[in-house]
Amino acid sequence: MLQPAENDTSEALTERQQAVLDAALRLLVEEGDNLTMTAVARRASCSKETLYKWFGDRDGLLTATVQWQASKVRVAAVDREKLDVVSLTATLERFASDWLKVISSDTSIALNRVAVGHAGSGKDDLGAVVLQNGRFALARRLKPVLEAGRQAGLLEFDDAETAFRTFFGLVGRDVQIRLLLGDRLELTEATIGGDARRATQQFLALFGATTGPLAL
Amino acid sequence: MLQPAENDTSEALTERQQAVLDAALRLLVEEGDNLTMTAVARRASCSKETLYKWFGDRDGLLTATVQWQASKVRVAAVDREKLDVVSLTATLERFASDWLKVISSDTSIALNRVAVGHAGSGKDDLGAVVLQNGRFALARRLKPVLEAGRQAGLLEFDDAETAFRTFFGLVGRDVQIRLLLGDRLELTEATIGGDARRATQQFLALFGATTGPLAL
DNA sequence: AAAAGGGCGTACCGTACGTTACGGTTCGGC
DNA sequence: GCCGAACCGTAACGTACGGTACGCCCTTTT
Repeated sequence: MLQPAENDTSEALTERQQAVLDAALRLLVEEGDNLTMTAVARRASCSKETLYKWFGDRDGLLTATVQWQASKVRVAAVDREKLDVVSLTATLERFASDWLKVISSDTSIALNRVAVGHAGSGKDDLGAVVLQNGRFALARRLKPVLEAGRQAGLLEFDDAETAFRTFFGLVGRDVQIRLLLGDRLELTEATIGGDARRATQQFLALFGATTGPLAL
Repeated sequence: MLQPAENDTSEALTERQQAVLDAALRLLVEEGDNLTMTAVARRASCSKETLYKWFGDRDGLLTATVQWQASKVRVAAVDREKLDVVSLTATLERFASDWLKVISSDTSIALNRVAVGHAGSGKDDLGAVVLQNGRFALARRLKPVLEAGRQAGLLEFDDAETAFRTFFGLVGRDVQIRLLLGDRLELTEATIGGDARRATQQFLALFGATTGPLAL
């Protein structure tokens, strides 16, 4: 469940099918898990029969939808940088900021909501999918950066996983759970930027290699 | 939504009613949001009619259940301590450890799952209730400690809220979201203890007042 | 002891929704 | 121009479940 499969979910998805999934996705954001097959069909201007032929059943449609969204988010990996302390800082800030933007987006919230809801009754693997394309994808992309930072003598840690999880915590804090639970919590561009900077500085303060105390 | 109401939800709950809610709670843990009124009635050995008379409707039963659980968790506030660095550390570790135990418990996971699920379609306020008795209750109990630590010159921060949120992030990291999304993730007593210690040390490293670097 | 109320068990009703079936339409290939 | 495939729109089916009604028991009250 950890390292598997760059799931190339976009396997054989016709234009039309993608359009349908987009419609489903929009509806999912608006209606949450209450969306009905009829509603999706109407919104996508397709017949229910087609939905069932393509996606099997409701759960199939849902997982296809979340995988479709996941496939759209796949971000370019960070290119090998020169790796001084300033570029490392910039990279971390960028990660933090991007991540905050993602988890505070309407679609992410909606997707996580249904995934969490379904996670209890093991009918589908929505939870695993979201986890895979969320938290674990982030780790996969960030760890190389951390390792490189350590190689370059800029960072100090024993376990990249632990370091990553600390960074994750410093960035996300209570944001995601609050949003998922319906707390209004406006993250403006500015707030996100500030939080990203703060998290990065805190992370460097904890894991930076003997670089004199950075001003918080 | 922030400071309101020590919700004395236990207002007029007969023994029998509490027993019914306990049954509902157990069922909620097992079945998630799929629980049916019939199932609750059977499990509690009561009639559906009674359920409806007591709790109005399904949502009423659900909110009553989560409030009932919340009322059980209400922990004793920390007693004014002597406030040296070691007692502060101990207190923080205790908070961290307790919190990790809570969020990794079956009932907390189940409750958060339904609350998150319902948070989208604003029929009830499960999300608010959970938030209030989870994240916000923790803040209310921890902030005084932080403030006291600052008064005593042990901690340094501008905003208690910000400091708290950082602590929250350092303790929780990715644990809650992973559990909610169905990730197996066993938190043994030992792991929790270690995490609590690590989080506390990191927090002190970030907010401790000029106390020479604590060994991480 | 009769009456009344609280509560259990069960049967019942209405509806929403997942799933299927069907007739009509468009479109590419012959 | 004809055939079949794919697909749209909609009607129809089956079921699960929220909510209600009713009969019976048991306990308490007078």
